[in-house]
Amino acid sequence: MTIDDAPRDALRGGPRELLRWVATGAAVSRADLSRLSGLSPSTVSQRVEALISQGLLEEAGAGQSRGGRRPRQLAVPTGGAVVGAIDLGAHHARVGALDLSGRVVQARTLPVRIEDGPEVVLGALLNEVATLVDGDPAASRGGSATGALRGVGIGIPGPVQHSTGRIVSPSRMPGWNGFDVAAFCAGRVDVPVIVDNDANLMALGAHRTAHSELDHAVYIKAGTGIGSGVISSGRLHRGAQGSAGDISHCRVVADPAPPCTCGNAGCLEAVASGAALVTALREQGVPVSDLTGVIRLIDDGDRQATALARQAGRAVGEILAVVVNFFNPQVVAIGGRLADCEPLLASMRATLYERCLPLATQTLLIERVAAGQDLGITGAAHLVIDHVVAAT
Amino acid sequence: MTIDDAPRDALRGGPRELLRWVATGAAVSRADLSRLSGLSPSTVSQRVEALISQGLLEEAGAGQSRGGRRPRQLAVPTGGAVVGAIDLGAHHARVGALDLSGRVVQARTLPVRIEDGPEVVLGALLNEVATLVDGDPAASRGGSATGALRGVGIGIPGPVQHSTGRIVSPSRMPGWNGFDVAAFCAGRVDVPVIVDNDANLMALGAHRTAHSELDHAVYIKAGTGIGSGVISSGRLHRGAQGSAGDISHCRVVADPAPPCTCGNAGCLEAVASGAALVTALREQGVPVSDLTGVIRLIDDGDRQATALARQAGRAVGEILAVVVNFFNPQVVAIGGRLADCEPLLASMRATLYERCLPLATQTLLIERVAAGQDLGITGAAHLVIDHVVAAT
DNA sequence: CTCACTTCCTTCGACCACAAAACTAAGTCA
DNA sequence: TGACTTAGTTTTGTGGTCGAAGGAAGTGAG
Repeated sequence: MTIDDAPRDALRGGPRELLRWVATGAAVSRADLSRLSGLSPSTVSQRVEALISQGLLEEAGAGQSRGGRRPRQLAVPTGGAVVGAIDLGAHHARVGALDLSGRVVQARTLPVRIEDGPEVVLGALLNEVATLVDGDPAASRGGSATGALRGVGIGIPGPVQHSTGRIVSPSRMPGWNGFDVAAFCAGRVDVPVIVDNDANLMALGAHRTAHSELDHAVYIKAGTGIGSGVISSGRLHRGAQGSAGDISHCRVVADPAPPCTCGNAGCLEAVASGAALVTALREQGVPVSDLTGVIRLIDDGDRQATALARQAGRAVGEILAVVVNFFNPQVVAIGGRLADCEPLLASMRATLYERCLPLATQTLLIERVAAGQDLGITGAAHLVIDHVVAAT
Repeated sequence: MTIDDAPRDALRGGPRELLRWVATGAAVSRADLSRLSGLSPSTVSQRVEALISQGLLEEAGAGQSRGGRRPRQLAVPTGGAVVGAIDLGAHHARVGALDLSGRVVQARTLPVRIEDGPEVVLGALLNEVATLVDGDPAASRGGSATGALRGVGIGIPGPVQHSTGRIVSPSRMPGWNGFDVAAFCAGRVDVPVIVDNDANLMALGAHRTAHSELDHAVYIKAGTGIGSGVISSGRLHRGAQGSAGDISHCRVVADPAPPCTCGNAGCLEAVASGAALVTALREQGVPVSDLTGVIRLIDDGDRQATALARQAGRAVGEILAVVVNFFNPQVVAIGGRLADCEPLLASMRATLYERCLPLATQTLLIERVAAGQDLGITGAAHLVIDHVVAAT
């Protein structure tokens, strides 16, 4: 199944935006929507009716009067798990069932062995999605169209051609190169499947959740690997090949320059990723087994680990400085498991302020993304919802 | 005068695009426009009529039959110099009068002393624009609305807030900080004045001229200073503060790191700009007076100059590699006076291929922009034309 | 030369999205 | 109780677009 790019009308008054305003609580009534969207009350009424008839919206009693007739409250059918989402990581996958507002209804984290290959991994995860969606009492309750699965969104920790759903030369996923995720999944579920890069999904999730009013944003995902997602003019920027945001192999100054899995040395990923921190600590004789251990050491104030985290932060900041000068976003936010690592964040910030054009950092927000663990599946759900609403 | 951002409908079938198709020769008849735009013939007819009645388009006799009725050819009123443009540089300004197709009717290069301040410099250039526009015989010929000046576009070699037309903390333009170019010009001419950064204008000009079918593009302007312009989804990306593309103060590895006018050391501008090359050569005892001299030395194969050019190319490539990984454009093109410098271009290319994700460079075009000298005023004219057509 | 066919372009009727205005509904407050 | 306020619907109108039909102007085969 081929999914075309995010439609243009996603902005300014389209059905998607109405839905989102209700979902986020920005609007509660038709009158609110009319004020927010600038559309006339009649048009809003009409659209709302259409959305209700498709089960994408519902009425929820009367609200508080503001001096006149009480508004008839609107709500996105909640509790009904209708979107499946998979956020695949290097060692774990976050799997979730979400409702039409993009809220997580059920979710769990599963261990994953990427090296088992796409069929095995994705097969198991799709099963888990089905279980989660079915397991939601609200969904099985009605049995109506409202509670039915509408689509599945999948995030992949590597380069993905979003338009076709195919994976292209992933450096950390042996055996997955060229695999057509969308086609594989289309054979297992009879709803649209949308595939994208994990950092893109985190970016979309974070943007929709926290920064939907900002036009230009950059989100860094720093976990086992390191990547980023870009929002330009309110839309996900995927670039020519769909590889936009892939800064993992940008070179940074590091002495000595550690070798990278890509064959080069001094890549950002080889200096600042979770995997790199683990490797570096081990080489210094510190017995850590995984990223969790590294983070614990840093939190405990371990000297070696902290120094490495600082170096990682500087490396990220160095690359990000170029990105900020070039792209001039309103916000740079960092997510992933390393986002909670204070020394890293602090030196990233310092480097950014030191190396960027004052004009570019003048009003720039540098943040940690909130609610990290579910942003990937949230973004995936948003992609699916956008697609579903567009298809009506 | 405040000019709002480039309207969204610039793409896909808007009047602007019809006009552009005719201007570029992609379409010659209404039937062509219908095929290209996907609009129905009736709609095209209607729009074309509107454009003709505004003098933005005209009929130009009958074309060749393709087996049936001959098309009634369309053309943008040519020869009528109706848009003024100023591309201000560090030492010179390119001033032009262009027609509605964006073609240069008259243009000349004037020496400029930035340090005389904005009133003096802009006043003189505006006078020159008036002379050039009036001096066009076709314009004075008719005296009709068709030949009247419709607007002026101005490019500034420093950060500009496009929306207000105000200059913000330019590093190379003492005395211009905070100057409101648009307001100043509005007092001198009674047509819309649009102000933007010079690199943005070059980017727009180059994109419209050579790459209009590409969605994502990056254009480097390497002259006395160094900057870039970004096209995202077919539109100029200006970023949050309008400073997008300003890569001049990104740090690059250089030993020794030369000091920059901004107070830091090792900035791209301090290594790879024309001004930097002049300074560096002088410090090595080579008696060059300006950039022209440097370019001559490089063309002559001077060892020191060539080495510096290579270093500059590597520096540009280094920054550009991050940009390409991050933004994943379809094309990177270099313009400005240093673009013709082979050693620079070659080492930039090499660095780019070495440091970028293979996926990102796989289909990436790396080019020299064509017709360099007039791209700035061309871009300025396009901005004006877009604004004029939108305002109808 | 005639007639079928092609291409180009316009006219006309229909539709759709949206808006403005009028109206109903349901509340507040003096 | 009546004036006023807010919410939402219905009605009607308008502008943009399309499709079908048709007129205009050509080509080419018989």
